[in-house]
Amino acid sequence: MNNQDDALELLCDVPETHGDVIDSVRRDMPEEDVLYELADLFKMFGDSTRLKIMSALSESEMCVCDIAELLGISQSAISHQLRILKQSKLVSSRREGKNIVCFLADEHVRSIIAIGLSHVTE
Amino acid sequence: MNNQDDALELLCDVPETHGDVIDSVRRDMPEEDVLYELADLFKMFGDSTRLKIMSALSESEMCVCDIAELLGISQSAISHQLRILKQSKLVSSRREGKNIVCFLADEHVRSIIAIGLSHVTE
DNA sequence: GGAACACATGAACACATGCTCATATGAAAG
DNA sequence: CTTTCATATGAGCATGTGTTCATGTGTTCC
Repeated sequence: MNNQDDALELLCDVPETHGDVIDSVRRDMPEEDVLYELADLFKMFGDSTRLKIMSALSESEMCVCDIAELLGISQSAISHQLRILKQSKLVSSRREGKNIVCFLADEHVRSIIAIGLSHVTE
Repeated sequence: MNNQDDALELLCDVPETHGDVIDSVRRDMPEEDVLYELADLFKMFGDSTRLKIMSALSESEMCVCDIAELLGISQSAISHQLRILKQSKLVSSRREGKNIVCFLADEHVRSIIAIGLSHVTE
């Protein structure tokens, strides 16, 4: 197919053409549906407002107005993002008197944030 | 501050008002700059094209045209996304004859994808 | 040097996304 | 039952983002 392949075959004893590599990777990769789901999951962590909310809820459950005050973001904006996080099953809430107390609905949230943090903070 | 707090204090021996919870969470949360960085990191994994590229490169280094063929996405689109991934230091590349061979530049990429996968696939 | 291939890049466009503002809902207190 | 506090929601808007199309750059091979 091209010289690189020939060189590789001789050099590394890897008798694969480009087509073979493609086929091999295709077999080993996750299903496309799974990757779309996965992208949607990471999308939740890719917005700073949502990430801040989840990061805060990692420390303690909190009602909506406290989240808004803590983060210095309007109540409406928080509410909109909480709606999305609930739809994704990452956050849940319960009513407690006048307040809606929010909390993480999934233990994975903490570990995903943690592994990301370990990367960012070197 | 309100009745819930009083109930909590009596019930759980947690003498915290809403304000105290906010202060406590604020102390324990990561710095805001870090959270913005972290959101930017997750943003890279939040687009299906970029995620597919990284997932493919998790299996094997590949040249641009093979990535495009594997994923069934135009060479131009792949190239644009690769540019972004390189800027974020998640992917690197070297020239090899006519081809540009791309590979993961960061071991964290695999672990981030893996932990996300473990969540998506239950 | 020129043709052919591999990749990069810029402009344009369509679409998604997150916020604000105004308003609705819903529980609780008087 | 009306007011008040806490939260939700819809419309509108501004901005961001990803793709395509056309073209530029760089490398190999003749």
